[in-house]
Amino acid sequence: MQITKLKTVTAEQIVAQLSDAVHEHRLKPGVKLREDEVSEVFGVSRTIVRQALRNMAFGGLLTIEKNRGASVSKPTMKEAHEVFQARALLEPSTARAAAERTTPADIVKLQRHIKEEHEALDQGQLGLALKLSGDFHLEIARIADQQTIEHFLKQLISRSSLVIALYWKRRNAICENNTHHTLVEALRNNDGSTAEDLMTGHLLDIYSQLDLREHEGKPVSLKDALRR
Amino acid sequence: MQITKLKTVTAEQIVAQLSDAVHEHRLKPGVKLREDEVSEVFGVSRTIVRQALRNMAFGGLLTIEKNRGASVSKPTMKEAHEVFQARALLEPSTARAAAERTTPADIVKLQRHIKEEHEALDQGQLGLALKLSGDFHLEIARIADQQTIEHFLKQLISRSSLVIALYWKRRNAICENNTHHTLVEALRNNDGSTAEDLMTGHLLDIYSQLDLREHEGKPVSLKDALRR
DNA sequence: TGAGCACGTATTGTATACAATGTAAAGATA
DNA sequence: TATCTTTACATTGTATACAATACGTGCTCA
Repeated sequence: MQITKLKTVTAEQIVAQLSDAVHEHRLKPGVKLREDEVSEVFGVSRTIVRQALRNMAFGGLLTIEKNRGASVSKPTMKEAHEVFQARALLEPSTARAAAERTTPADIVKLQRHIKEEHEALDQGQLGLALKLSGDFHLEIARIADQQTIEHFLKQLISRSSLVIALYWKRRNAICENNTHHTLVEALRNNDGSTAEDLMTGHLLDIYSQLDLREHEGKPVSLKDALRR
Repeated sequence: MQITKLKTVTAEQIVAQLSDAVHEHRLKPGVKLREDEVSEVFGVSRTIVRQALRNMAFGGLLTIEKNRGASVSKPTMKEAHEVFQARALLEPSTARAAAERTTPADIVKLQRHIKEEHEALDQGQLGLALKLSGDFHLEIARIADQQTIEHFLKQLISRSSLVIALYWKRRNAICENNTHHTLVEALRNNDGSTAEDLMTGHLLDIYSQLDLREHEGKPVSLKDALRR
């Protein structure tokens, strides 16, 4: 017999749902998340919500300021550079390692990923496509059987999503990602070198599509700007 | 130790003190940390303690099991490998970057670090020496002005400390680290290539001093072991 | 008019009470 | 005696009450 347990929502579930929302750009950088607002939405006490928010803050997705609450992080340009520099160090080697262990089952999984990604793009769901693209990268770390790096990568990809939300050059241009496709081919052939090179190029590709030039004027306040 | 209770102890302070204790091997892998025990020691409520413990768990220093509390993590051999593989990806490039930005003030700081490390060793404070050695590596990431990587490295070095506590081959043999010294020289000369190579070698050195061979017998229970 | 101040409200921070769960010791049964 | 229950206790999980802090609004005074 099935007792409907009406299980209470856990902090992890809140983290997952909020994270997805950020990844898909439904929650944009700077948006504030009040605790009792969130707790009302999920039907739990603030205690649980606070756990969830703090966990997300640790991963860099949210920023918590003392006595001022949590909001979706707004990475600076410097942070944006750092995120992609770190990815450039971690992901190519990981792709190489993955290539040496890829199984046919993995290939199926990756191709399903790509398919969903394209479907999302076709339906104009840019946010969803972006999230799926991030998951693709994570999947490669999983194939490489590197949990530690996967853990870091999860954070870096989260932040990449924020960076893209803030600094993406041409929002309307659809990024046609056949790089992911060629990467899968390299993995299928257990060709580590090619996989590594493709990943390096892929990251540079994304990086180059960001507008990370320093703006001329410093971020002065309006008042300062009007002062002569 | 300051008993004067001017300001109430914050979660961050608890994290710092407990982390130091783990780094210095005063708290060994497997040790359990009960919430009200900790809260009594620091004179705050369990609320704060729980924040601290959860933060540390996120960094990998503690492991929290649902309904069973927090204990100092016991990395498996696989995790140990992963930690040093990740460090091998991040630290050499970071050392190179650091070399290109090192200032005389940085050199002074690094040399003071080394001096303290040697003093600790001379006084037989192996744990303290180990912690200082970790701080040395972090300092290099700071010089490289890479906060993101520094953040990850902090976690990796924490876990390295646990790995060393568990898998260090010869506990009594003092590791004479003039590698740190030669590294500082490379930094002083702004010689990125050498710094990178030295760091690679240094990490391999540490790695090779770990006993990470797979044990023959599986971890069977005592009961199973005695059964014929 | 505008800057500064005071106060009320909104929001987060912390402690504590109670519920849920796990653990270990004592008792029961074969 | 060995195994399984029962039961009491220790510990963690969650909700809530209250304290501390930040924010906005209206006021005063120059």
